[in-house]
Amino acid sequence: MQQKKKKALPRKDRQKQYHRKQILNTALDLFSKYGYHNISMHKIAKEAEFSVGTLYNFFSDKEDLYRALITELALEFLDCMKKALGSPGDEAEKLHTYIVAKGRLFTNNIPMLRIYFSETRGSSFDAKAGLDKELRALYEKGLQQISLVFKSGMDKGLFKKLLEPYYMAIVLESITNTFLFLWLEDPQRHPYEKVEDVTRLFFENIRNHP
Amino acid sequence: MQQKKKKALPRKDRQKQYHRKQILNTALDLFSKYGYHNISMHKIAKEAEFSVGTLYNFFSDKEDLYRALITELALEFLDCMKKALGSPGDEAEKLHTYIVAKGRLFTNNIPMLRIYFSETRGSSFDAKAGLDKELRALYEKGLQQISLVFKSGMDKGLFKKLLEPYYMAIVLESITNTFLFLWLEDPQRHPYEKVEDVTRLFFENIRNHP
Amino acid sequence: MQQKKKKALPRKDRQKQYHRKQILNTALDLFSKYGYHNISMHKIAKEAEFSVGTLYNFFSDKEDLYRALITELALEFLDCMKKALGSPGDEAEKLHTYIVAKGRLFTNNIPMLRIYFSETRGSSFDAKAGLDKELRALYEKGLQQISLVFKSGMDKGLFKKLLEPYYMAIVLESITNTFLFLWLEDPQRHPYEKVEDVTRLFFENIRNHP
Amino acid sequence: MQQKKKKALPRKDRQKQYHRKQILNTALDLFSKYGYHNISMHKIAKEAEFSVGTLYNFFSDKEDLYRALITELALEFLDCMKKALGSPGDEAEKLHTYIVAKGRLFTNNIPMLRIYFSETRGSSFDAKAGLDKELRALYEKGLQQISLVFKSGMDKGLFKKLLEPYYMAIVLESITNTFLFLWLEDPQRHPYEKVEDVTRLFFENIRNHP
DNA sequence: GATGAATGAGTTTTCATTCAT
DNA sequence: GATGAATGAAAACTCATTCAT
Repeated sequence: MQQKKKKALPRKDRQKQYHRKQILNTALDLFSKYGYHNISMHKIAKEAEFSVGTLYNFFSDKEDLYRALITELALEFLDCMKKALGSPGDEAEKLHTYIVAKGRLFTNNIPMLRIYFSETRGSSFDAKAGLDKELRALYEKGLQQISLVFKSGMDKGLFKKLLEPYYMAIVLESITNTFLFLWLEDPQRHPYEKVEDVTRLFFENIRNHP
Repeated sequence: MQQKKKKALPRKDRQKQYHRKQILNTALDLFSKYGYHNISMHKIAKEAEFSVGTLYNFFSDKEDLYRALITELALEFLDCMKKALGSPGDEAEKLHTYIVAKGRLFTNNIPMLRIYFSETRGSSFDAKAGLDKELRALYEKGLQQISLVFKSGMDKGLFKKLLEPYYMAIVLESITNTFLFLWLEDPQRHPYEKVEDVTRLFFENIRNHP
Repeated sequence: MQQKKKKALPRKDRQKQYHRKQILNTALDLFSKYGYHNISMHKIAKEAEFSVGTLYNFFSDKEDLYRALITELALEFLDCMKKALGSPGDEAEKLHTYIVAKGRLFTNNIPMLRIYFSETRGSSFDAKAGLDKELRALYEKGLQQISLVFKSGMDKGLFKKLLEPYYMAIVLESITNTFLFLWLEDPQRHPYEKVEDVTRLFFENIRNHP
Repeated sequence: MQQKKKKALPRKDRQKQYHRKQILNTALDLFSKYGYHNISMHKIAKEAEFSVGTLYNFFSDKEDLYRALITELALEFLDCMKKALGSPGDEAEKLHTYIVAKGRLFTNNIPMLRIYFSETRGSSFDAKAGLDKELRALYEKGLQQISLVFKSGMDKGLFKKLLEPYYMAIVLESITNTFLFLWLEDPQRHPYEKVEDVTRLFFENIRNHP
C-alpha cells in the first residue's frame, strides 16, 4: 500500500511538474519575445496547449506566473555563479571562470538574457508587488559573493586595494552586462569574447605584480 | 499695427506650445513612475488638467505622445553631451566634464533618468514603430562623439591604445550608467560622485605618463 | 443712403450665400462619396476651407447641414420634373421628356444621384428628425404630378385604364430608378439609354391604338 | 457510453450555436430598426442579454457580426428563390410562384426586408471590406437564375423576345421590390398583393398568345 | 482536474459641439 | 463674423479572471 502511494503520487506529481515546466517555458519564450504586457494568458495557454483554466490551476494570476518564471531564472543564474566562483584556482581564476560561465549561460539562452535585462535594468515598473525587492535581494546576494572573492584576493595581496570589493564587483558586473547587451543586439559585430579584452585590462590593472 | 499682428499670433502659439509642454511634463512624470503600459491617456489628461480630446489634438495617439516625449529627452541629453565634449581643455578634461555634466543632468531630473534606463537598456519590446531604431541611432551618434574624443586623445599620445576608441566609449558609458543606476536606487548609499573613484582609475590606467 | 444699404447688405448677403453654397457643395461631395457617418464636421470644414465654427454659424448642427443639403437637392429634382412635365406635347411626350430630363439631371450629377438613392431607397434610419417625412412628402408630391399626367392621358383616351394613375407613376419611377442604378454601378455595361427600350414597351402596352 | 459522448459534446456545441443565433437575431432586430451606425456593440449585448466580451468571442469585430448577419440573410433569400424557381409548372408559373414566395418571405420578416433594402439599394458606403462585392455577386447569381427562366420561356416560345432575359429579370425584380417597399411604408394602403395587378399586365404583355 | 464560455471593467480613440479671443 | 483649441460623452475592443460542466 505504501509502495503504491509512493509510486502513485509521485507519478502524478512528476506529470504535474512537467506541465508546470511546459507552461513556464512557453511563458519565457513569449514574454521574452514580446514583453509582459503584450502577452495574454490566452496566448500562453494556446501556445502551451492548455486551457486558460489550467494555467490558473498552476498559478494564482498572471503576475504569479511571471514571478515564478523570474524567480526560477534568477536561481538558475545564482547557481551558475556559485559554481563558477567555487571553482578551483586563485581569485583571479575564479572570476575568470565566472565571466566565461555567465557568457555561456546567457548566450545559450537568449530568452533568459532578455528577461534578465528587462528586469535588472530599466527601473522596473509594474510594481509586480515586491518582485522587484525579491530580485534585488537575490542580485545583491550575488554581488556579495563576487565581492567576497575580490576581498579574499585583496587580503591575500593578489589584488590592489583600489576600491572597496563591492564596487569591484559592481564594475565587473557592469562590464560583463554591457558586453552581453552588445552581443544581444548584434552578435556578429560584438562577439561576447570581446569582453576578455576589457576584463584582461581590468585585471592587469588591479593585480599586484611582484 | 504690424507689432500687434506680430505679437497677436505668437501669443496663441506660445500658449499652445505651453500646453503641449505641460502635457509632456505630466506624461514624463507618470510614465517614469509607472511605465508606459500602466498609464492611460485618461490619467495623463486628468493629471495635466486637460481633457482626453486635447491630448489627441496635440498627439495623434498614445504612441505618438510617448515618442515625442522620448525624442525631446534624447535630444536634450545629446545637447548636454555635445556641450560638455566641446568644452575647453585636453581630451581627459573634456571627458571629465562630460561625466560631471551627465551626472548633473540626470540627478537633477530623475524622471528623465528613469526613462533613459527603461529605453536604453531592457530589450525594448513594444516596437513602438521604429522608435527603437531612432533612439539607437541617436545613442550611437552620442557614442561616436565620445569615441572621437578618445581617438583624438590617442592620436595625440595622451591615451594608450589599449582598445578601439568605440569600446573605450562603451566602457565609459557603462560605468557612468552603472553609478547613475546605483544612485537612483539608493542615493544615500551610492552618491553619484563615487563614479569619480572609478573613472580616475580608468583614466590613470589608459593615460600615457611621460 | 438707401442705395448704400441696398447695395451694402446684398453684397454681404451674396457673399454669405456663396459661402453657404460652397459648404453645401463640399458636403454633397463628401457625403455622397463616403456617407453621412463617415464624414466629420472637421473634414467638411477643412475641405471647404472654413473653420468648424463657421460651419456652425451657417447650420445649427450636422443634421441641419445635411437636411439643408438634401432639401435643396430634392427641390432641384422636383423643379426639373415640373419643367419636363410642363413641356409641350401630349401626355406620352411629356412623360418621355421627363424620363430623358431625369436621366440627364442625374447622370450629370453623380453625387446627387448617390444621395438620391441613399435617401429614397434603403429604409432610411438615422431618424434625421423627420427629414424622412419631409422628403417622403416631397416625393409623394412628385408622384402626384406624374399621376396627373397619366390621369389626363387616360381621360383623353390616350392611355388604357389598366391601373390607377398612381401605380402607373410608381411603375414608371421604379423603372427609371432601376436603370439609373444599373448605370451608376457600371455605366459601360448599362448605358442609361437602355431605359428607352423598356419604357417604349411600357408605353406601347398602355397606349390606345385607334 | 458512446451515446453519452455523442450527446455530451454536441450539447455544448448546440448551446453555443443557439447563443450565436440569439445574438444575430438581436442584431438583426436592432440594425434593421436603427441602422448599423446607430447601434453599438453594448446595445446589442444588453438587448441579447450577453456581455460585450461574449459578442467578441463569437465575432471578431462589429463588422464581422454584421457580415455574418447579412450573409445568412442573403443565403436564406437565395434559397427561397431557388426553391420557388424550381417548382413544377411552366416558366410563367415558376415566376409567379417566386413572386408570391418572395412576398411571403419578406412580409413575414420585416427586419430582413429592411436590411435587404438598405443593402441592395442605397449606394452602400462603409466599404464593409468587400461585403458589398460579395453581396452583389450573390444578388447577381439570383438575377441569373431568374434570367434563365425567362430565357427558357423564350426558347420554348412561351415569352416574346422583347428584351434580353437579363433585363426581364431586372424589371421583374424592380417591380416586386417597389411593391415590397410600398407595403413596408404603409401596409394598409399598399397590400403586397397589388403586385399581382402589375405583374399580370407584365406577363400578358410578354406572353405569346397562340 | 481540465475546460473554455462568459464576464465587465478598463483602455484607446473619435467627433459633434462650444466659446473665448 | 471667423477661428480653432478645448471638451467629454460615447464608441469599439481587450483581456485577466471565474465557474458550471
